[in-house]
Amino acid sequence: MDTLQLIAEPRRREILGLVWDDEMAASDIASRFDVTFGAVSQHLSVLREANLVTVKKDGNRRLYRANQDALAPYEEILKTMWSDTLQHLAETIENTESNR
Amino acid sequence: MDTLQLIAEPRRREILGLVWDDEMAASDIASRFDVTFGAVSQHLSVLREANLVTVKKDGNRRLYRANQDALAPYEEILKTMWSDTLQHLAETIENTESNR
DNA sequence: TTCCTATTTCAGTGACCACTATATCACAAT
DNA sequence: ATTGTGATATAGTGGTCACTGAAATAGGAA
Repeated sequence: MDTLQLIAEPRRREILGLVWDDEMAASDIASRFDVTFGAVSQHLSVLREANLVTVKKDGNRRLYRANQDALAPYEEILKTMWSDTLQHLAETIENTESNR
Repeated sequence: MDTLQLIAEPRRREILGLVWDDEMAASDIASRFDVTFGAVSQHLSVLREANLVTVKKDGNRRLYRANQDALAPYEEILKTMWSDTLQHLAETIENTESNR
């Protein structure tokens, strides 16, 4: 799989969004999603092997961070998608509010 | 499927490359690939429904062309990938030549 | 009409891949 | 040591999707 296909996967896109600016432990990343820890760990290993994230050991934990250099060509698209997602969420909430 | 996932698919990426600058009939597009006409036609219908290509009737034939407006955010990435593919081909040929 | 070509559509198949559950590994703390 | 916690690895499953083969549609030419 090439980089574009890897980051096109919605879950991986979201993970990259979480670790774009700040490093995060695998467990903290996993807690944001509605799937098992293992599923997230697999995504992380895919991203790791593609060199799209970097890992730092911290005792027991692994701290992940986006490899912004490797992702530079895709940065604009990713950011657009992340803000679109936020906007979607915002609209959903707005609609929920107004339907009460 | 969102746009990014749609264009991440290698075959669709190649198809978009063919019809980026020039319009092409479905049969001419299909003849460039090693799959059945039907397979290519399905990809075209996916791209059509996502509004990533435009179609023009010409008698019997359908002339396809990339919708550059809709694809603008992805143009840079696509072009990079197309030239990478060409470069790969060039290198392959080069190696083949020198190994004779 | 009938025939031919261009294209779409659709049922069926196989492969891939995201996920679950479980086993295993590694570090930390008691 | 042993218990707990964070994480990776692996076998198995289900769903999705690109593809094939074949039928259906549509236009052009005889």
